[in-house]
Amino acid sequence: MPELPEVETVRLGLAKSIVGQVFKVPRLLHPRGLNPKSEVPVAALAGAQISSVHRRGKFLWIQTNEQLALVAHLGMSGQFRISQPEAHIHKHLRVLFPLSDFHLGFIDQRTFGWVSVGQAHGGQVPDLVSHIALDPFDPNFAPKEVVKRIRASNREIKKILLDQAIISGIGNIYADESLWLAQINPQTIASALSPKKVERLLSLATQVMASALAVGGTSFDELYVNVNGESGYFERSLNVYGREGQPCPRCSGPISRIAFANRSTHYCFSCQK
DNA sequence: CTGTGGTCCTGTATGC
DNA sequence: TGCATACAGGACCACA
Repeated sequence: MPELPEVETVRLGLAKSIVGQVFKVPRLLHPRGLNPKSEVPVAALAGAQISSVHRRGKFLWIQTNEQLALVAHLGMSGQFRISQPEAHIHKHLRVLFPLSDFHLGFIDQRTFGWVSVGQAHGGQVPDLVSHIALDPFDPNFAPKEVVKRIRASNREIKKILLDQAIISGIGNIYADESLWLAQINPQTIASALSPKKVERLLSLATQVMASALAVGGTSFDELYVNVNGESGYFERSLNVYGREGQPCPRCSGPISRIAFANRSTHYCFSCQK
């Protein structure tokens, strides 16, 4: 499941390989590959040259010098992959973007991901991303402000970490990992946490995502790989996620898994109070 | 402002 | 072995 470190790994790979390339005529191979909110068909990209690749939270966008941007969300299983034109067509290829020198493919087994094409002036955030809060890697991220917003809520802390309108980029894996590192129970009401604790939680969330980014993200299977098809290695560093029943690396108590916030939540009952 | 539940989807794992 | 069901879940929406 791509979260900030995985999406950033993809962004870095794209930035390295596709800047300067010019779009030929893209082909939509599956209707669900295109966000219904897309302002224009993918074919409108033809002739546009790629100037930069951006990310906010889990959203990506490829800026062109034609005031058009290709926005994308990877959902559960979306991938951007570089390939040679003669390569075989991937089973789950949803949108094909032939570029000047090679092909860029949007592949997505579970089709929760999408791409979209819309007007975007360089340096501006596309409409589809404008409601998303800054992520902790953004130079303008203001921890004090976010701490304030978090503590103003009576919702459980994990739900807030997953709320992309408050802080973006964190998904189920890194929410569980951050809360374990901070020794906070996922169901703690946010307003009951001290400013210091919340500040520390944000700092740990940032750190764990940076560590994951450094090794290319977390891959459980073939559903998350980088633009060259390679896996990340952070899975081996996870402390609680996917480790139900195993001993807590800190206190040796068993890791619990509960259904919460519409997904599974992993935590240590003994040392996350 | 909240929370809840439904929706999209397919491959894998489990249960009988 | 084979079929049915559960599960994985990010974002968004309708509705209370």
